[in-house]
Amino acid sequence: MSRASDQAYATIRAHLLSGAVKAGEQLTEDQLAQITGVSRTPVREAVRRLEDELVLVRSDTKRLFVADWSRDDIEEMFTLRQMLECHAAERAAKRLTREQIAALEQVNRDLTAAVEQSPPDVVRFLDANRAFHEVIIEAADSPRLGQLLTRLVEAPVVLRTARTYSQSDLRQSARDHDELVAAFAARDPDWARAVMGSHLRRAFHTFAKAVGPRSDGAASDKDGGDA
Amino acid sequence: MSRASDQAYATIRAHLLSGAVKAGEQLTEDQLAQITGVSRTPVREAVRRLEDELVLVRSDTKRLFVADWSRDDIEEMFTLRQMLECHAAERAAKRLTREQIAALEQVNRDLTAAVEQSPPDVVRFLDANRAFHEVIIEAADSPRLGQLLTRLVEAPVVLRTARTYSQSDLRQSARDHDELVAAFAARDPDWARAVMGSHLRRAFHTFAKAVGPRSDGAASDKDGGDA
DNA sequence: TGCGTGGTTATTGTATACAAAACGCGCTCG
DNA sequence: CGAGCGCGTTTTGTATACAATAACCACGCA
Repeated sequence: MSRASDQAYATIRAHLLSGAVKAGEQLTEDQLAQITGVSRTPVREAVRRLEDELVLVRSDTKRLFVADWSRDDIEEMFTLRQMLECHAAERAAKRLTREQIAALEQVNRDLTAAVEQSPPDVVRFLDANRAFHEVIIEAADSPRLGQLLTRLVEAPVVLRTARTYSQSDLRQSARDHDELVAAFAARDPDWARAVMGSHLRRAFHTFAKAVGPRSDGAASDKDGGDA
Repeated sequence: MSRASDQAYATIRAHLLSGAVKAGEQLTEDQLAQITGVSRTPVREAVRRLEDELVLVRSDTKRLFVADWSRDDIEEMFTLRQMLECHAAERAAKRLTREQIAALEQVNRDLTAAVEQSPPDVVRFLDANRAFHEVIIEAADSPRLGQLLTRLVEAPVVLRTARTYSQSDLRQSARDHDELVAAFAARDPDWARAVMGSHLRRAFHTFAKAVGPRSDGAASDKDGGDA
């Protein structure tokens, strides 16, 4: 995209990621313009993108806030992501070229290396993880699917990345990726879908655990409901 | 949203819907500003929304065109919509209030009336159809799901509404809705999902038939001017 | 004291002017 | 005759000024 609005987008994201502003806090376009060093026009463009990703939200009267995702929000997001990304895995299994599979292997080697460092290099892990999923989405060859997933995937990362990941979680993630590659290499769409499903569902639980360790000591999850 | 950009959005949509511009044709922001009667700023906002919906697309060098959906594009869209809207139907079946079910019945009565006119009132049909699906999405109580579906649903309508609908197609659609209401009244998520699935898949075929009488048509479309 | 009300400030929305980038055309040069 | 290049024009991108609207605060009145 355009230079300034891209920069604004990246800078605002980085700013949120840095933890400098808390969830629920108000932001103003002027503020963001100052932070990003561009005028309000491209800032508004960037803000729109972040609104689409539900990283930022507007009040009923158009005031701008950092989104505050509840556990339910996160579950919803992971449910949708699972639905779409399982579909993507299935399609990818039928379409991935040998080169793309090799690329996935390479990316996952890098991811594994990042995980096995001590301490694990979380930033590198996240980068590799994103790259991995991007290859799959690319191979799924469904532009709209890719567009929808992009929206879903980025938001929670931005909003919650301050949190810590345990090394065992990261290792399991790497193993999931290995098995996905195996499913792809076998050209088995059902296998790929299944692995992707459990991968994401586990990721949700890992994520949710960190979000709401529920200070109230009683039952961890009341309020069943949803499906 | 804001007054002017909303108006721009609606006006541009109406303009496309009117068939005044053909798929693949170039548009300029200035042009649209003139048409909508507002300045380029809100036009750009509206254009961005339409880009999100893939009604408008930009070339690699940011020039603006009316999207030209291929049959594959349409199939992709319906596949995704089916995936998401089946999920919505399932959730809605568990959540719809008696009032909402009554509303669906009312909407579908209206839809049926529109269909049974001769000639059928297609605009009224489309309105009722949209209202029907909106109630379901609302009841699914999943904001992100709603957001994603909105994007998917609107585009093909805008791009292809010039086409004619056969009365039998419309009637079948009305029957599907009736069965959906029955599934909802029975609070049967599986039934609701199944009906929604067949409803949308049939809709795809109806739609695709009009777009390209055959998928591997010999010489139907030359040079996809896409961008 | 509680609540409405008016004005003041903060914030978003829109218009316009200008800057940058891309397209197209004609011209030159091989 | 054709290919590449320069320049004017078109189109998009950005900054800034201004308008509209919402939040805030203080004040007065019951």
